[in-house]
Amino acid sequence: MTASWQRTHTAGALRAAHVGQRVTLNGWVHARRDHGGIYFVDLRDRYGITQVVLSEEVTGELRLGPEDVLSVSGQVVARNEANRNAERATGDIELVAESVELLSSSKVPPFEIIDELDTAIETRLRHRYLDLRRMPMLANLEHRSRLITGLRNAFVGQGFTEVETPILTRSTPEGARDYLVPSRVHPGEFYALPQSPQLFKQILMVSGVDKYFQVARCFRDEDLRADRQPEFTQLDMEMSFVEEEDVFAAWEKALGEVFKDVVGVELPLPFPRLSYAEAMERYGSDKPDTRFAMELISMDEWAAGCDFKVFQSVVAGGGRVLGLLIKGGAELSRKQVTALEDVVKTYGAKGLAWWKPASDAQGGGAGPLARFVNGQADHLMEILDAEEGDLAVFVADSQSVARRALGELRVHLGRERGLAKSGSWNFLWVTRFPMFEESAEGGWTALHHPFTAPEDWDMPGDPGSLASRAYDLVLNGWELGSGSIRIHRQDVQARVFELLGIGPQDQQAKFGFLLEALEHGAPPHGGFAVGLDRLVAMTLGLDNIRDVVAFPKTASATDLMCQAPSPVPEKLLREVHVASLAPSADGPAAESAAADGTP
RNA sequence: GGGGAUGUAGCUCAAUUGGUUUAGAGUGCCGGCCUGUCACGCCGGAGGUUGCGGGUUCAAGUCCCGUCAUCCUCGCCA
Repeated sequence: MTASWQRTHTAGALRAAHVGQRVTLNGWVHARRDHGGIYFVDLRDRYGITQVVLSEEVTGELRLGPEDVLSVSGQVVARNEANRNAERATGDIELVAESVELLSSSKVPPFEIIDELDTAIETRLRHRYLDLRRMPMLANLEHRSRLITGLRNAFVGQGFTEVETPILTRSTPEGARDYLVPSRVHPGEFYALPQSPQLFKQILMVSGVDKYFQVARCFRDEDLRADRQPEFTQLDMEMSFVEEEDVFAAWEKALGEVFKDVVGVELPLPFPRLSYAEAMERYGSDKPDTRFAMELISMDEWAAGCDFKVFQSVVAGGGRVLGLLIKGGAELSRKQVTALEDVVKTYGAKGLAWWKPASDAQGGGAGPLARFVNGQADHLMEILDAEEGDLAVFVADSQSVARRALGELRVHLGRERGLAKSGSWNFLWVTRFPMFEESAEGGWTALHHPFTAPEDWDMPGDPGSLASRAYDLVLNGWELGSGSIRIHRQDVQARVFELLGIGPQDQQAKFGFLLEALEHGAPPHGGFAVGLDRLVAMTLGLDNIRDVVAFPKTASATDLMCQAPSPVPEKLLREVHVASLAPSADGPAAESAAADGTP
């Protein structure tokens, strides 16, 4: 049986065609307009807003407040020409109420449930249920659902099988800090929440699943950013008997379909490929925003022989002098240039040299570098492809600092000067990442992870110059995902562990289960994972993934709505054999008291 | 762990150089009036630990120190 209050239509459904029908709508009181003898209520639900007309006979003693939940029954009536609301989809009609039932009353909300809200994020998060009730937020959630469904269908359509992997798993070394879960049954032992399903999906390949995917929640106990939450969602996949191009093709097909169906954009396929080495040299970044040019310019050759001692010595010392040409940048004030210098200093550069170019005939330009130009202005302008009215900026430092600093400055300028075309979707595969990077302790660490295949199975020469078969997918300067072809050969895996300084015992202790699996007939395999929060945010034009996560955490990893994390009763800690080292609510004395063994 | 920004009414903000009253405005809320509004209008009203704790001063929303929270960010994030 249908309850008397149950809706026949949603608040966004009624049109002129419904005129004359008796309907029931359910929803929230969005706005009230009391005109004495006539009373208007805008009734809102996820689908839209419908104007309800109430008379005193219908409302009686009922006083309606904002966000009260109503069921309204009555007749759909056409509005006359003067009373139509062209702004609203339901604006041609209104519901003349014959009965109203208050299903639930609401306290006055701490902020209005409107589309354009400028309330502090803190307040929105504290009352997230109200924030999410706003149309744009509901639309974000819906978009997210449609996009994930689209990807699911796309991978299923390509013969992939969705498999769930454990949330309670074991801690693995390297990578991000793990979230730990103490074991009640095994005193002193802990589960870890997965940073990704990496090892499980490789084992699924050994199992013969052949094509796996999963919408996987991942957990990393690291500090947050606008594009980083401690728990996030990946579309994770892995394939057997494949090489890079097979993985790329699977994703290009899936993303092509989803962008067409959900975003309404026809992506040009295939996506361009760019090697890591080229990305770093041209853009100073492994996730270049290729919506605009302004590439880094190598000044090494000129700098080595120039009169500016700082440049000379950096090049002589094995560093780089890199430049960036800001078209029309000569208009920038000294203050604005200083602001650019602050940007590069953030990333470790010591300073930003600059030059406003002019030909030798015109006096050789201006700026602190001008006095070192000495009749080479024409030559420099050629290297820089500069003309009068431009601004050239330079960083001289180690290659990594110079690249990073100017790479970030490039992105900064791209944003500030509006160089990136909005509405363009520059997907890019960045390939051939280095196999290893030098660790702080002087050894090697895996740049991707230790199961990434080297480009050459024999791994000749210097570990630092080895290329791997790891790749990233970049969209408009955001790293959307990464993956690799994995090592399926035991001898190669052993060699990689050796280079990483992980001895046989450690290998067994930490990854024994994977290594054993790899010894039982592992197919060549590789895979990829895309950060869905970022993808959803980007396709909505948002620069913070908070707005596409229903219940996000703050920068200090707290949930302002449910107040997580929280202390737990001593009893619960005892059950899982855990004692806290944190100063207790009783004050810091408690810690030393506990250490003393006194109660 | 470091840097920067912010914190005043439910919400968004103002309050000059430390000194004009009872810390204001808009909006929301409450009450009254109004039969065609849809950002309704008009009249009236309630609403404040200036994040918190110290300090300087005759006097602190304003200056100093500490602390907390939120945002951005460096480090971190295989």
